Amino acid sequence: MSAKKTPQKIKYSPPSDTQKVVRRGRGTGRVTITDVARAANVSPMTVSRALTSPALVQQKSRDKITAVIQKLGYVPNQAASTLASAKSRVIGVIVPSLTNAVFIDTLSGIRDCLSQAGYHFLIGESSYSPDKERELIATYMAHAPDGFLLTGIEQQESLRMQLASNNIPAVRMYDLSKNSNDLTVGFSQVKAGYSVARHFIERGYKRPAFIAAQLDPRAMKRREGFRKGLVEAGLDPSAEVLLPVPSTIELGAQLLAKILEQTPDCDAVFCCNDDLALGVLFECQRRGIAVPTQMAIAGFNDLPWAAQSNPAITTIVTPRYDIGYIAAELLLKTLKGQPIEKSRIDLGFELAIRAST
Amino acid sequence: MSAKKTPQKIKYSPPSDTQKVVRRGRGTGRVTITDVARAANVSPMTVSRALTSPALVQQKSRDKITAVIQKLGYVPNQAASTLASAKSRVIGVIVPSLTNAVFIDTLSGIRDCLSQAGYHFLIGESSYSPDKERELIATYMAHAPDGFLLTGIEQQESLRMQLASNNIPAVRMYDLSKNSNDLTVGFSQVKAGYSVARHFIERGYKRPAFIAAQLDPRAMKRREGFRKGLVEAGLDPSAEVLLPVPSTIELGAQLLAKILEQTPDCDAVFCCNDDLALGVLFECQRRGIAVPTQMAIAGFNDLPWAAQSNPAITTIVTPRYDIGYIAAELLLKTLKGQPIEKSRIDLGFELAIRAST
DNA sequence: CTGAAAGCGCTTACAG
DNA sequence: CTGAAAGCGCTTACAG
Repeated sequence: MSAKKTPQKIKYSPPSDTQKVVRRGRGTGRVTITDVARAANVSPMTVSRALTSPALVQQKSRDKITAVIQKLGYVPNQAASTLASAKSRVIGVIVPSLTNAVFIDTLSGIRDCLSQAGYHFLIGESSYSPDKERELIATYMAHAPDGFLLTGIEQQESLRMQLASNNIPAVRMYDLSKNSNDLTVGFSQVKAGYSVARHFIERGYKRPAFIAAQLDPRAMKRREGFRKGLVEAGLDPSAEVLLPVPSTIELGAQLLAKILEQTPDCDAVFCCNDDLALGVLFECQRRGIAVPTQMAIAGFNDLPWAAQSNPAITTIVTPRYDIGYIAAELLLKTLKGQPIEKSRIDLGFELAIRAST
Repeated sequence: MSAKKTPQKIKYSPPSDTQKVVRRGRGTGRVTITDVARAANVSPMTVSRALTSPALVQQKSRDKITAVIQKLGYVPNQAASTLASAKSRVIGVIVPSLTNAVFIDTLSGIRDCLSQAGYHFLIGESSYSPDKERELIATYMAHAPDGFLLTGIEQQESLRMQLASNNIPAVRMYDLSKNSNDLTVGFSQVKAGYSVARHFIERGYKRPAFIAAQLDPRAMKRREGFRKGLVEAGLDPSAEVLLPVPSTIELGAQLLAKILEQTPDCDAVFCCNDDLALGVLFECQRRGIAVPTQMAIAGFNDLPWAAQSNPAITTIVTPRYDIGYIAAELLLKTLKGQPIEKSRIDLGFELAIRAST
């Protein structure tokens, strides 16, 4: 035993006026499980049990321990717990963007599910870059996460292997995988795009266009479904503008301009998200293009302004919050070793038909 | 030395086809600093130094260690590091809302500053509740954060004491404190409100109103400044609707309706944020109220739609990203024990005058 | 520039 | 239901 040990304990039998915790020697100077044990006249193990599996501890000891914890203001040291148990209670979460309201809702779902189960999370923004995603995952590995929640199903094989070989489960969100080894929670992006095409066709639009920014895999799947719908109905799917830059309202306005140059007889636009759709609407207003009579507009996600603008914007309602919540739930089940009934959870989507089409 | 130690090492001299790391006994089964040390023929201490203070390690050893780390895929165990050094490299960040784009920008600034310095952060959403904020801080304490970044300066004295007695520095964002012991990075909310009033007055509006949701302390300070400006100019500041509910575009539309009932001769509205302002604009469009001739609209924050709507919305441009970045910088300085020149950093704001006024 | 020893504050794995 | 011993994987504080 080191000589430093003794003075460090002074603070737990203070001359009554010594409130302030003083750091000395190693450690944080915080109250430890040993301090609690001593004050409660039990062993540290019993305190540990009282905290993690109270059922194993006698009622009397438990009460005493609870009181002492309260009195001393004991807060368990997560680092020590993680080190000893090899369980971090941390989940790594990677989303493509934090400035996109879509993923914020998903994070809310994740948080609501995980925090009630005592988990914390490290949130990373990949900026839609697979390399950035891999980097983030590598960094998070240092925190020994118990699991990951990732966006999309396009992660490279090497990443997949890395997670598998470290025994770290991952749930992928916003898409559905055909591989039954993957845990995925989302909806069919292809079908969503297809349903917008069907809607345009039923409404009688003759020359629908597609505009997209970012061009992440999910946007490209929406395009695929949209084109399929148009082709099936004998329409020309060639009207489109795709730009690999971040999506904004302002860009929506610019993309409408490009479409009109490229396809002057365009009478409907499917925007890969609601930011673009609002920008298109604003630009139509500036140009005096009547919506929907001269130009129909459909968006994606049902962000707050879609239902409020004039005219309100037709859009695909996506289960953003639920995707997060249910993906987190699925991950927790996996972590607890509970059986998984379905590795692929399709939450579907809805088409909200509004005045813009 | 335990008997379990030996088999656990098998994986580092595998029969060449054994790629997969197997968990056995305690620990995570991951590569440790000791494994690296052994493979590099140095002590664990030297590996540790090579990682944290490379200057103290001979070039030759450093190169060897770097190569081995690469080869074995070593990732330091944060929990062990935190436990041993009593430094977590974690910063607790509390913002009122994650669904508000304002704070997302601030988080980007924080992330850009902290991640380059090797810090991570725990992000909490207080939902504008002081109690929730205190709870979050208590939870985060278990992770032994090196510091906190908080929103607003209204934290209670007990919280202030708790942080102080644990020697955990905090920087407060989005407002400025008169107390020079507080570290604050923001701007004067009162002055921002005042400048909107001045703008309305200069434009000749006679009956400006104020609408607000959430009613957090910063919104109330904007109101205070706005009223001051009106009163100084001899105008009646009584036209206002304040609702303690979350701010949305839809609510903006409803609040305009209330103001028009309450104050039919109202000719200008200052909205405590741009969500409300967009809702007001949409509602004016629906009611056929011409903006700005019949009704002027001013918002707050300059969110993406403010410059894009028709007409574009006059608003206060706030340094959201910089607030995060500079607050994080200030916190890092404090953590490193560097001298602080200014404990109160006023980043100011701008009034962007657009067509809505 | 390098290393052996001890310790950080928990939990695992026993043993009673 | 409870506890003593050992260990998790790092870093501190020395000593050379």
